[in-house]
Amino acid sequence: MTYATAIEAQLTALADPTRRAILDRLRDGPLPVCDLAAGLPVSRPAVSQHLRVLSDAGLLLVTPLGNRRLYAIAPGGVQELRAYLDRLWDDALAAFASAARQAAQQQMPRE
Amino acid sequence: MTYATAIEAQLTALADPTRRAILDRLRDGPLPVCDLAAGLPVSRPAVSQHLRVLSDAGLLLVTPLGNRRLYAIAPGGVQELRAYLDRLWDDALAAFASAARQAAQQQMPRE
DNA sequence: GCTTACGGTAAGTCATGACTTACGCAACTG
DNA sequence: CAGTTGCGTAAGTCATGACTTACCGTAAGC
Repeated sequence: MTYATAIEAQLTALADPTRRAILDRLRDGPLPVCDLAAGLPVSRPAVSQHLRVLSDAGLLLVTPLGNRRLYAIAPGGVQELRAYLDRLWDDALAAFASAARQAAQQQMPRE
Repeated sequence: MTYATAIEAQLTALADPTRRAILDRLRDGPLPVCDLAAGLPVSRPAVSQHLRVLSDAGLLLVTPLGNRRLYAIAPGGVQELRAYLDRLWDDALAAFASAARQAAQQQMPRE
């Protein structure tokens, strides 16, 4: 329901295969719910619920258009997630390099 | 259990707050399970299970060291995930630009 | 006005997964 | 060779979330 961070909401949203399928179908542009559900193996209400989760995570934009609602991937939605992964990546590399340096020193204490 | 793609396994692994806490504690370098569990609000077996999930997702490296097992963030583990997000990001931007262009054309068909 | 498409919400079912305690096994330590 | 430490696994409980059908608004078309 409510998540501690935006990162958590986005990761949880992306972890579901149906929701990733929805995003995949939106890669080419906005779609209404009926078109979205037509290409998915689940019912339309299920798609609505997934769209809710994706919207709450900031990954989708909704634009009401007459009778329908167009859903589109939010540009910038995954920015925070990318930044999180980049930091994790950097720290992991630094820690790995540090551990390797330390291991090398223990193997040959002096040059 | 078994996931369709490595992306799915990594996203599922990262979606859990306890597992992200484990990764956070490994940012500075490798740790054995007992040290890892000492700073977390869950039992040690729970930590072991989370470590299994993270390892299966390719996010951790294990190096047996005598009696203990050192866990470390796998350098390169999040590479696929970063690539996935980058593609999603690029496609979303392209679709957004395309939609904006189309909307502008409909608003003012000729210059 | 009435009817039909579109889509969100309610309520209920069922599977999954996060956690616990209890146990088993390997490796240091006296 | 005991006893202890470190850690994985088994078994069971409980909450969550993904899905279904049924229902209710709202906008378009006759």
